[in-house]
Amino acid sequence: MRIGYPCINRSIGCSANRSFRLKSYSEEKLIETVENNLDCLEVILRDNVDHSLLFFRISSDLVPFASHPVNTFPWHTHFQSKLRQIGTFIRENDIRISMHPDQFTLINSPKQNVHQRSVSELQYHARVLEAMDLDDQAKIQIHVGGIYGDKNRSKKRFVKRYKALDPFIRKRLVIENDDRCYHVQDCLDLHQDTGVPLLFDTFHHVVFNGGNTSSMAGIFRKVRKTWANNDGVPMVDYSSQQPGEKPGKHAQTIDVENFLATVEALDDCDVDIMLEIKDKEKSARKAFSKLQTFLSGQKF
DNA sequence: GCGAGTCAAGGTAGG
DNA sequence: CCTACCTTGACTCGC
Repeated sequence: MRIGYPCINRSIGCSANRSFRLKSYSEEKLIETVENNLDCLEVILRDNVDHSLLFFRISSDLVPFASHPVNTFPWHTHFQSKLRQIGTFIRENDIRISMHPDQFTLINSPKQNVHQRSVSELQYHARVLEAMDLDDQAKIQIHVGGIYGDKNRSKKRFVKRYKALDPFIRKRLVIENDDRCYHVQDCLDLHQDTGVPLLFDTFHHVVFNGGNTSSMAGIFRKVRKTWANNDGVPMVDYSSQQPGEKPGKHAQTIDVENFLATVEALDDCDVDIMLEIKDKEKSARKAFSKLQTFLSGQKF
């Protein structure tokens, strides 16, 4: 089981998701920013390895405006050797990688231009992982999309759009249950029709489950089967409720008891867990250490 | 140097 | 048809 956190490390003062305003776009600025982001990505990954954190989500800002028409720079060839070097480090240390395009990536949108831009965005993400020479276990996670007034039609449109994707994208794509539109059962339905693996978000599931009252263990037994051998062990996103805030608000720092209870509920299945907790690597390090104690205690 | 406003992109809910 | 809200960090500008 690997433990990880998304995109940002708050303690080493190096950021792999620097960007800039579209208005101030220039090729020089792009090159300088990507150089910084790649250097920092490597620094962060080394720091993670030093702390036994072997799961990491690479920021979508790695290459700013990568799928925007303003950016015609051939970044994946220009930075080829650096990208490959980072990929080698990732493979040598057995690090699991994910990426998560943001809310604007909606392959089931009825609007042709939204759909088209989403595919370009997915292509960018797939290219990054490909340039690092990572295998199919490096995943790109998205939500199913909008409902557009008719959930069944929108699910059907997802299936159709998924099947039309380039295999180069499809082999890495996984869908994540969200906290307001598409719950785990919806995602399992879509898996039936497409074979797409389901990335289980435990916190989204607590917030929005469509009235599904089965235990987390029962649900996860179904979820894990959506991951084929070449997909690697299932990825799971974990968070907990920030006390005193609106339901669905991610915690500022880890709730260790809740974390261990969730791990237990996943029913001993080997998974890679990403902590979507605000203080990032701080909680991830704590999770790793508590988990070591917890697991060694369980064996006796 | 600091605080406030703003940022490529979409969607849902409520009126 | 319209507006408010979702949600996040950091860029950018005005003071």
